[in-house]
Amino acid sequence: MNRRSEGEPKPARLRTRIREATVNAILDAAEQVFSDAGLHAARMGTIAARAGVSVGTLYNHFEDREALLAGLLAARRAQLVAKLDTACRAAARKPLRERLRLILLAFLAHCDEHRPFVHIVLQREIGRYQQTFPQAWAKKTDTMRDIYERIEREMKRGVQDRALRPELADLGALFFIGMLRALVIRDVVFGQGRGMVAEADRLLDAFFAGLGARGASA
Amino acid sequence: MNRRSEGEPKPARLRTRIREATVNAILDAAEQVFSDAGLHAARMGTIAARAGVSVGTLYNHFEDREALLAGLLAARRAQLVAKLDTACRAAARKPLRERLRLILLAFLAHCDEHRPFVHIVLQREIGRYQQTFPQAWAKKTDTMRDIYERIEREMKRGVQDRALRPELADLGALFFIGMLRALVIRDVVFGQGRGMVAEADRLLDAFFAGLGARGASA
Amino acid sequence: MNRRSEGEPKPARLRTRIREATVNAILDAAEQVFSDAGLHAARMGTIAARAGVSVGTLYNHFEDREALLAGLLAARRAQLVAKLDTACRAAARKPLRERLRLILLAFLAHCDEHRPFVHIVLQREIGRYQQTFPQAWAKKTDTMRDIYERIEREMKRGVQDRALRPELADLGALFFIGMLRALVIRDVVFGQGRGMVAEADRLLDAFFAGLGARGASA
Amino acid sequence: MNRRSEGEPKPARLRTRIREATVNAILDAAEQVFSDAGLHAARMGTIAARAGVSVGTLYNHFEDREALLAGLLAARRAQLVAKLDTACRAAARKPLRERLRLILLAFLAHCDEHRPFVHIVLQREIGRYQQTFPQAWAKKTDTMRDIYERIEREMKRGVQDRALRPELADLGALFFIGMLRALVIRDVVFGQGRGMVAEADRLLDAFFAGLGARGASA
DNA sequence: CATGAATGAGTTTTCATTCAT
DNA sequence: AATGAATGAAAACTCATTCAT
Repeated sequence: MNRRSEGEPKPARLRTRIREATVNAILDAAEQVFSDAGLHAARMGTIAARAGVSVGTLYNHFEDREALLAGLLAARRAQLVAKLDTACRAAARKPLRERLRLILLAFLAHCDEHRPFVHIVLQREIGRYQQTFPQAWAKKTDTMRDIYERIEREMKRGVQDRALRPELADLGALFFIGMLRALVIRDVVFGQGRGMVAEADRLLDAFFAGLGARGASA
Repeated sequence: MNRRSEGEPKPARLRTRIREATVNAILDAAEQVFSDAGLHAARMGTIAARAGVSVGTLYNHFEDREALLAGLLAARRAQLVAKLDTACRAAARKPLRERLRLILLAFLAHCDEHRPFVHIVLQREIGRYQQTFPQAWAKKTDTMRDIYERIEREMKRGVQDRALRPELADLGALFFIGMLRALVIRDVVFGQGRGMVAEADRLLDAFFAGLGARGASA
Repeated sequence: MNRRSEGEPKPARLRTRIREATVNAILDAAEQVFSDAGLHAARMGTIAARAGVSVGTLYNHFEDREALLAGLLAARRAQLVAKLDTACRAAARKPLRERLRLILLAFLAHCDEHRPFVHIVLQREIGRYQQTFPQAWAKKTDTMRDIYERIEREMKRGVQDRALRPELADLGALFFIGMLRALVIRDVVFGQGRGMVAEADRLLDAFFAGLGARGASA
Repeated sequence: MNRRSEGEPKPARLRTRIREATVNAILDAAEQVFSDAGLHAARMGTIAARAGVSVGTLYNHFEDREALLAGLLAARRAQLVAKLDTACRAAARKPLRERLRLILLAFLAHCDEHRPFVHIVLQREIGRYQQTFPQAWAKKTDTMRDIYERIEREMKRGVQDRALRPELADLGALFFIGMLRALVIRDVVFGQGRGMVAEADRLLDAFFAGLGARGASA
């Protein structure tokens, strides 16, 4: 049926496919282990075992432990960034609240699918990687920064659109992400509160209108 | 030969005072080192050196590394909890916003004084200590939990007082702490935005009234 | 089915030639890498890369790393020994000094062409291969031994010819090679003193007449 | 008898003495193992075992493997250099041959006592340490260089004293050391020819007067 | 035969903890 | 109690060798 008459690109492609499969197995294992054991406690041996390969194979594909983590984050981050940018484009002409809503939903959907990845990202945000190599870190592709920048951009447009109170505008992205992170931590770290997506609208409501009762002290 | 009849309590007290001085030096050193180097990278030898004692002395006062960290957190937490409870009592009869404001100020003041301690607390919040021993952790004294519980208590009273929108009330403490943490992380981890205390009223404003412009889409 | 009756020897020869070309490429690469990186630090992967083949190919032609090194030394040694023996035969009926001169020139010429090989030989002379397997080493083809034996043979004839002082005769080969090695090390290891061939006559002069001034203390 | 009335310097001195004993045990073990197993094959674990300590202790006293080797060479070299300089001073006003004789005897005596050390030095002379870091090596204290410089200095004085043939003078130190090394290698590496000291005068004779018979072809 | 990814034993190094002084 | 050298289990990483394609 399949005679492979022209040329012999098969073996090369086969090798490539096997190679990619191995890399993916390693990344999946690394994601689980880095999340479960923590950024520092994760052992190369554990990752290899979970991926079903030997330690040597890890080093055939990644320079060292650091490079494995970086490779993992880069791969997962690319997926997230793509989703976020799709959401941003789709929302381009809508009002701020709608724009934030779409970004929010894109992010929360990603969190639901990739809890371990989000957990790793949260650990890195506060961990010691930053202070140790501040300059390297500043340039390093950082997932939290990706998100922050996209939110911040929308907030700035929101100020122009007069959708935000100008006197608090500089805190907009900070508080929005703070509230978002609270939701995520509750879900990812503590495992409670299933269904972050359901909370998206309540978050937006709280962000725009506040939690104070209408006729109250505020 | 050496009767020391009525002078006896003296040396005992002196001993005690020396002992306490040593423990304090160790705790101060541990606070700096755990914060600077990170929860995992902090070395017992570094702590001993910074405290001006030998490693052996560390083990004379604390069972092991874990116990030193626990002791450090317990000591600092006690100070914080005392301040928070004082603030709560002082605010007992005031409206929600005022109560939150006093707690907030107490907490931010503590942050200003004990940045390293807060940094450690933030690291632990997401780190792997929890999952490793979930049941032990549930009971373990946890600073974030202390704060959360106090805020949550005020929020519940706020619902009764009709100071909060009931449909978002369950998210009150979560979002309040999320916004607070955003401020703290910006300050402690990134070192920018000096003067968290100054932001307290803007946080309250954002929390109660939201960041949406008055006549806007919201 | 496929008779190839009289064409048979052709492909076999072609195969042989390709095979030899591959082996030569491997040996050349091995010579460079063993010399540049050192006997222990030389990596199979580096050799394969420099030879333009894969590691697997190395193992198709040599049992293991040790066998590759042995094969390399055997091949290069054979060339050297052939030259030395040619020189010995050509010099057979000449006086000692002339005989040594021809051997010397043959050796130095080889050094100029195969510096990396000589470097490897020098490393092995002092390295630990000997003590590790003393009996295996004694039988093992050893280049230094080849040279020593040929020099020693000439020295013995020199004693019979009364060309050497009998009371120092037993040290003749040892000192001759010692002086030669000093020249070679300066050249091969330190890269200075280009043109060992030019030094041949001065070496012979020093060896036979000594470096002491004529009327001096000696 | 020994009441130790004034002060308490004892414990400090005791610690210091134990510390030194440990370092010496480590250096002795390292000397044997580096010599027996070779510069590259020597294992930290083997050294620790031979010294009767744990691997960790090795690292309490030396930064890493490289530093241990450097420390060993520095310690042993200091002893040798002291002996050589004593010999040089003692010989200062004597003729060249006598000066060389004293240096030679000092060196050969050291070789007899510290065969493993000399073996290590010989390995390093040709090994890959030089090419890898040529500039670092040039400055690095190198035992061969120490010896070479002292011999070279005497040879230069020998030229002024007209004790050496001027046309070969530039090769004096080189050939002298070449002959010396031949003796040493025979003794240290091959274990034959006990008693290098006995050969000192024959070496000098060969060096100054050559090995050629008086009325012969030379 | 050539290929090159997978293997895993073996090596260096770290660091919390112990304990004799 | 304080000291600080000794300990050794544990981790990252290397690289000669194998073998399915």
